[in-house]
Amino acid sequence: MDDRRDMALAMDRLLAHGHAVTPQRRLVAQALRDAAGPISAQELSAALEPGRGIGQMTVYRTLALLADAGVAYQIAATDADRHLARYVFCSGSHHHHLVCQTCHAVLEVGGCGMESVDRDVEQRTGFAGVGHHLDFVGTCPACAAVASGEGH
Amino acid sequence: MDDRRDMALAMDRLLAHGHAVTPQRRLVAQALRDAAGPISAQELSAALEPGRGIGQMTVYRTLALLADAGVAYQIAATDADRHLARYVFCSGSHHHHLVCQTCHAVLEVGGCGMESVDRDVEQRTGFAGVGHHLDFVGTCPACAAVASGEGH
DNA sequence: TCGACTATGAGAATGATTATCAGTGAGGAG
DNA sequence: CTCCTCACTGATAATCATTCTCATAGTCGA
Repeated sequence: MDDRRDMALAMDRLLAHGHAVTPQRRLVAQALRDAAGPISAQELSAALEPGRGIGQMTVYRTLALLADAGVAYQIAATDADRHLARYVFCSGSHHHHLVCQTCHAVLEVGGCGMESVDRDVEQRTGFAGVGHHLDFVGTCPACAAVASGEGH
Repeated sequence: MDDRRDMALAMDRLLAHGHAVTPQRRLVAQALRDAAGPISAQELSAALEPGRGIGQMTVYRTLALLADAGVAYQIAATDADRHLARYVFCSGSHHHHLVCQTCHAVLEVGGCGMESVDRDVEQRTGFAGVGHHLDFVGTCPACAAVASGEGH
């Protein structure tokens, strides 16, 4: 497995963006990567309590830094919860996230072919530097099975 | 122009979703439709002050209702601003929004061809009822011109 | 028109996020 | 080796969008 590789790459990206690599930032990134699903800053802070008392201020700042460096991504489709920002760890190259509406599990989805769509939108609108912000939502097989089983 | 048509359709959708049509909801929907760009609940509330004193509670509730009925859409790409929900008016059928990073102007973009991508994601992941949440960001021609002109 | 049911809105409460600022540590210059 | 600089950290306090409460008022179906 490429556990080490993930973290090394993430830290490299931090450096590339002019941010220092500190033990706290490493721990936050690890906790984010090891999270089961999209996780909020406060949940991360709580998850880190046992090992080290990392201030929530640091968690918020680190998440913003990681997002800036492309290592973390803030999920948009948080319909269920209130106004709460949730993040997921992003390892490789361009991809998107498929979130289960019920259990909030997250799957990375690659090969969306949106690059050509970006170009097409540029052509049609005259906008420059068009990028996109895309999440998928759905029901994962496990939750779908439970739902159909409960159906009276 | 189909000003009347827009509003009538919007109110019909509210009714179809089991929500009553009230003067306040009509005014909120109109203000949302007439807004220059993505607008927050508080800005809407302020914009409505002169004519009628509509409580901000009503504005929040109405926006949620309109979003539920498909008449309003909550923009995801609010990178610039803080944790603030912004909405745009949605008239017709399925489309997406292209937001200028600089002036926040919004353009509706149709024909994204994402329906087939949804099906493809379902096939590949086993998830059911896959939908998507997509915004485009870029720089509009006017802002691009200003930026290049300012470049020293 | 009538009645049941839903919407409204002022005020207070909630709670996630951000600002402040003194203390800490790493790294370079002398 | 020592001093200096500068970014990072984190406890506390402040901010501010959003939600709750509940008495009043309005809407829709019959």
